[in-house]
Amino acid sequence: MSVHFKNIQQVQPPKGTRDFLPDAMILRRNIIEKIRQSFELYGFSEIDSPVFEYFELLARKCGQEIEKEIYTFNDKADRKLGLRFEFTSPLGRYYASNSSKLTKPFKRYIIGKVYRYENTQNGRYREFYQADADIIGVYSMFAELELMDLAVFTLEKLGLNNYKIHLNNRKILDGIIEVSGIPADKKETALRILDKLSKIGENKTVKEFVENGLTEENYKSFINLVHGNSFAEEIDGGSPDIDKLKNNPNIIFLESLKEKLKNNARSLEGIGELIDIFKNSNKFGIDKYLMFDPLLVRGLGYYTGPIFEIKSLDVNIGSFAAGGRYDNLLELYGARAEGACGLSFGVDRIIDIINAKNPNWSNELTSPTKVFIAYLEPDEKIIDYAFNVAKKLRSKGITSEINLNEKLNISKQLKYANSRNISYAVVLGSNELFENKIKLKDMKKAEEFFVTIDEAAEILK
RNA sequence: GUGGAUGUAACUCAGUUGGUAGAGUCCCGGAUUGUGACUCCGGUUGUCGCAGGUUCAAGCCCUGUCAUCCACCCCA
Repeated sequence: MSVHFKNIQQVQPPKGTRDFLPDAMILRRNIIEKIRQSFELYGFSEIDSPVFEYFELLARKCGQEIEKEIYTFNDKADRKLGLRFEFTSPLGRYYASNSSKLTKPFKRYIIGKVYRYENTQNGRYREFYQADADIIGVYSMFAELELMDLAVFTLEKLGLNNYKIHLNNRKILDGIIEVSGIPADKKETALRILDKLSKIGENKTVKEFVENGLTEENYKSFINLVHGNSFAEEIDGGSPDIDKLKNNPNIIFLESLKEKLKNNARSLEGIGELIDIFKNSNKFGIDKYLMFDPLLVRGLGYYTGPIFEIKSLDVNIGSFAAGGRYDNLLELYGARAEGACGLSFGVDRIIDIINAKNPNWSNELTSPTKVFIAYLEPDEKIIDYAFNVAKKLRSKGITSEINLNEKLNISKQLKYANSRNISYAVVLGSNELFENKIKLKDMKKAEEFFVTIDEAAEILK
C-alpha cells in the first residue's frame, strides 16, 4: 500500500529540522572542516559514539529542564532509550566503558547531530550540530585555558571576532547563595530568577523572589555581593590601583569579591580558580575576550567549577558556544574520579551568525567542481572523447563534471555551468577531437586556451 | 509547556467594505547553427499552508490543525 503525500506540510521536514540545499551545504561543510582542523591542531582525537543511549544514562544529573527535552522511545525489546541532547553525558559513559584503553589526559573531539525536544525559534532547532572538545584527566586551569584558547583560535579561523566569553564558577555561585541566606533547596530557583535580572529589572526580580518563597533580604545580600561595590564604583571612587584596574578589571572585581566572601571557603576556591585563569589569559592572548559574569548560571546540572558561554556582540542569537568543568561526572558512571572540562560549539548558530553578517555569501561561492565539460554536437565520437577527457582530468585529481544531457546545445550547457558557479569549462568539438586537444575556458575572465589535457591540468591545479 | 504575530508563484512581497489573483526577481523560448554572465523581445508561474464552517459568492470572516517568527521557559 502506498501513502500519497498530497499536502505541502507532509513534505516539509518535521518541526525544528531542516533540509540543506547544495549551496548551504558547501558553507556548512566548510565551517565544520575548519572546526575539525582546529581541534586536530590542538591535539584532540576524534571519537564516535551512538546517537541514542539508555534514557537513564542521559537523564542522570542533566537537570530537570533538560530531561524534559530528551527525545525518548522504547525499542522492540522495550528498552527505554533517548537521543543524545549533547555530548558530555555520552562521553562519561564512553570514558567509563573504555578508560582502560585510553591514555591520559584524554583529549577527544566529536562533531555530530544532537536532539532536543523544545519549542523552535530563530537559532533554536530540534536537530542541530554540536562540535565538542573535552579534556579528561586535568584538574588544573590549564584545561580551561586550553579550551578557551582553542575556542578563540577556531572562531578566528571562521572570521568571527566580535564576541565575549562570559566566565563564572559554580563554586562562587554556591558560596554567594549560601552567604545570602538562600536555602540550598531554593538555589536553582534563585539562580534562574537572577539570570534574568538584566532583562526584567530589579523590581520584577524582587517580586519573583518573593513569589518563590525567597525574601527581599536574600536578593539584596546577593546583589550586594555581586554588584554592590563592583569595579565600576571603584573607578568612580578613585581606586589607588587604577593602572592595574585598567589592565584587568576582572581580577579587581574578583579580588573585591574575595574580600566580601572571605569566610566562605568554597567561594574562595572558585575565585582563586578564576583569578588563575584571568592571570594566565594574556599569555594566551585571549584576555580581551574574557569577562567575569557573576550572573552566568548554565542549566546543566553536572558542572562543578568554571563555566563559560560565548555570546556574539552583533547577532542576537543567544550563546553559540559554551562549556565548563564537570569533575564529578565520571564517577557517576563508575569510572575513577578525574578532572574533566569541555567546550561545545553550536555549529548551526555559528552558521546563522555568518549568514547574518554576510547574506550574500552564496553569490560569491565557487563550486567544488573545478571544471565542466561541454560538447558542441551530440556526436558519438565527440561524446566518447568528452568522457575520456573527464576521466583523465579526474585521475589527475581535478573535480570534473560532464554534460549528461546530449539534447542541450552549447549555450545551455555553459549556462548550466555558470549557474553552478563552476570556474572553468571545457568545450569540445571536432577541432579538439582532431587535434587531440581541448578548449579550456575561464568562466570569470572569459579567456580561452587551446591546450593538451596535461597543460589544462597544470592550469587547473 | 504558556502568550502573541504571520503563512499568497521557486524567492521577496502587493491584493480595498467578501465578487474565484498580481508586481519584481528567477525560470523557459527567441534575437545568437563553435560559447554562459550584459541587453532586447515573448511566455509559464498558483489546491492563496492544510481541513472544516458561514455565505449566492471566501485569499479576505469563523473554528480546528500544521509550520515559521517573537516574547516567556530554557539553551548550542
